[in-house]
Amino acid sequence: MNDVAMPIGQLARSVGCKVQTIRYYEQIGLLPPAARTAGAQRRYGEAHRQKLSFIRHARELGFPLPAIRELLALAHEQDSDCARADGIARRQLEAVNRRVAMLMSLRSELERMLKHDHGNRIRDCRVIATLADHGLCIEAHHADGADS
Amino acid sequence: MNDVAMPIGQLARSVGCKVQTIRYYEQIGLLPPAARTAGAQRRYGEAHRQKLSFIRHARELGFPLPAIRELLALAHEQDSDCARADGIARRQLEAVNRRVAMLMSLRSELERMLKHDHGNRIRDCRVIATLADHGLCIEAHHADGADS
DNA sequence: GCTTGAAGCTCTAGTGACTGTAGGTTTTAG
DNA sequence: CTAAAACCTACAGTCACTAGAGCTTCAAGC
Ligand SMILES: [Zn+2]
Ligand SMILES: [Zn+2]
Ligand SMILES: [Zn+2]
Ligand SMILES: [Zn+2]
Repeated sequence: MNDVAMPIGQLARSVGCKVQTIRYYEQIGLLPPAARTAGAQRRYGEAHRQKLSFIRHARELGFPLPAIRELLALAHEQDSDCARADGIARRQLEAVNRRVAMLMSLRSELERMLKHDHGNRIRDCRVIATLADHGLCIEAHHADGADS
Repeated sequence: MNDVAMPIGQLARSVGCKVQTIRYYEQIGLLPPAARTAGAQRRYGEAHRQKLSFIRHARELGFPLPAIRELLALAHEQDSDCARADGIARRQLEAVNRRVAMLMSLRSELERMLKHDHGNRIRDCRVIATLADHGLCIEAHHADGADS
């Protein structure tokens, strides 16, 4: 009786997300609508919990919702080839690789900026000077498609 | 006469951003309002170009707009101590470091997922299986504050 | 001076993936 | 039966832009 008629808050706690997130997933059609009590409150079972857990895990790995939607659909076709699922994961890996590369060069630029004595005046500050002039940068850190 | 009365499109081209971005920065008060022609078109000078270039460079390094707002204000106080500017850059570096660490562990998890034969059925696919069960993950890749 | 096409203007809405709030209703334990 | 906790819907806000509609202005050639 713990899992056959779980209210939304309990489901949220059990997968580690917010109640609103679950309602949002239902709203955008990612999670199927839950059963309702006479008073219109949602009640969930184990199937919902598994689906939501899949979604959250994929989100933690950075997959965007459209990719997750596709992965969920694929997960149900037990007998078909997994090439499409692998392709989605591979694209995600490539996106992660691009972001890592980007962030590493940002990091080294920030570290270089910060390598100066404390107690400087603003006019001698390398942080301000570097921001004002990309010519002072060494790495080509500029974003090309993937940011943050 | 190239830089004393530049229209917005030329300014955008010269710093490599969109026209709308410049109007947006003005709207949120990050960039001071431009001079206008009799017909209400914006005209920019060199001071604006430098400020915008500073903003774009900082954005490319991942600084959020509130941080950039503060850095711009600090840049004008030539004689004061640069500790605050350095602090902002250090916080940005820390944020970048957190994201890099996160993404590295996502990457290794994605690589592990993908290390299986092609031509599998979905039911044997490690990508789907791993997403369905975080127990199959090795690294603690879970987001704690900084995501994507 | 006139025409024309590029570039400009304002205003509004949309992006992704949620998160927060207001104001009301239902459930449940005591 | 009451009171608190949890739930409901609906909408606004986040971040940093980006896109579009519908209109006006500018600059160049004639
Ligand atoms: Zn400094
Ligand atoms: Zn730079
Ligand atoms: Zn596979
Ligand atoms: Zn995992």
